Amino acid sequence: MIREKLEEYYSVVFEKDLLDEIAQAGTYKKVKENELLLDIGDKFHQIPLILTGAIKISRETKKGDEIVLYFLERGDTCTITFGSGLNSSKSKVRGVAEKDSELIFIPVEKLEDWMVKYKSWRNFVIDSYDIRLGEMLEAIDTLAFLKMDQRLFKYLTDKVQIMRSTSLNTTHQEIAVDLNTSRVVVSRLLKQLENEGKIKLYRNKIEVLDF
Amino acid sequence: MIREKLEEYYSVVFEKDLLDEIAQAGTYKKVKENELLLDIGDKFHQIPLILTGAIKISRETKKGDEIVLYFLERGDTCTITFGSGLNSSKSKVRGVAEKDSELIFIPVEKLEDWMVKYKSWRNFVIDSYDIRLGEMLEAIDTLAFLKMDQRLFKYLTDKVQIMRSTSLNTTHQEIAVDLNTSRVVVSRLLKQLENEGKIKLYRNKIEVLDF
DNA sequence: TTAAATAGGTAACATTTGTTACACTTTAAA
DNA sequence: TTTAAAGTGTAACAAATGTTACCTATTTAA
Repeated sequence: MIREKLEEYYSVVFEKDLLDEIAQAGTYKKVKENELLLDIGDKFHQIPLILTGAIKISRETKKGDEIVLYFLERGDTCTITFGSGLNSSKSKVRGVAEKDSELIFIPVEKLEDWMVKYKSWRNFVIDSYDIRLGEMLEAIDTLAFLKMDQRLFKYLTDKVQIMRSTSLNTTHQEIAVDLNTSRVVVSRLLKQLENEGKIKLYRNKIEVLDF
Repeated sequence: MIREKLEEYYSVVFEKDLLDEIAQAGTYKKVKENELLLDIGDKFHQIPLILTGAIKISRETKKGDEIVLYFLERGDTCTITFGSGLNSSKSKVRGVAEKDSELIFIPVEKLEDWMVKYKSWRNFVIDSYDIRLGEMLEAIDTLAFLKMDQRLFKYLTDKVQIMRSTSLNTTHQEIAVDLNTSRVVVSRLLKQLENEGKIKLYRNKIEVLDF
């Protein structure tokens, strides 16, 4: 069953032998919306490959301040640390299912083996890091250069892409947490976006019109 | 000569055979303070290993807004993209020598070879990515959670570490560019830090007292 | 079915950050 | 040596963001 799922989503990425090994060593798992996959400080013994769904990656300080970094989708891998040698292999980010998702978990011991054996795995690992770094840079740009109204609109349009729907079921409070601001500020700016004709507001729901 | 330098700085990190290969394939280079090593959008055919000195890594938008991400030191590698396969291998960041530095440049073709051949190289690459991601996360935390006065003080203390000196030769204008704010704001907050007894201000110079 | 909790709207105000303007001093260039 | 440029200090004001308070509507739980 894992083998079929892998065939469906990763046959372009990995060579046949590697697909077999992943199917053999990996564990298939379904997770529900809002399920916590990985918290900050957790040691992970397995790394996830995403088959379907979406994972929200966020960062939190000891004080409880929080901010969303980016979303992961099919073809992405969730971890940010493969933890070779020196590394403590503790997660520096949190991953929560943004919608119901399917994953395959791979034991970390395999990662190093496959690096030697499979060129496609080496590429996948390096590409994953590069993509992750790119997303972090985008997060940095957003924080450093955008005003809150632009950050808010970017958040909404990003979420439309990830959720594959222009209708987002979310509250102002949730958005405020994700952007590390206050509910009042979010409500204010959302109303402004609505007046500009970019979105339409409902209770527990936002329609994104212009994206 | 390269071999000796490598021996001095990297003998703990790399196995002997790999040191030989690096010495053989690499090019030694000295760069002066403020020299541009790598600009955004540049394709790079070589990646640098830092022997001595410090490199300032920053990000700039098309509009010219700029922000410093972190500093690199001995033992670090400067690149953020090894560019395997799909990747365009164009730099997403800028690297400028923060002081006179010594580097060894390695042709990118070797990176993949050594990934297969040397465990210490695999560890180095993965560790480099992890460290880079860690630094990006720190940059994100700084931007997301700190006020400008705290960001400014962090910038100063970070720079004290990197420069190995509590006396920084810099202008308010330079700092303003690095933090993507205005000179007036920097002057205001620096004066405030001086009044709190944390720093002492001179023309073209800042003494950091409390770090 | 009533009470409590959640979601959202908005005003008033505080704080932080950004902008403009101008003064003064020091350094570099003509 | 005079002039110009660069570096810094500071006031006054503008804009963006954060906070408190209170209102209404809707949903959930007792």
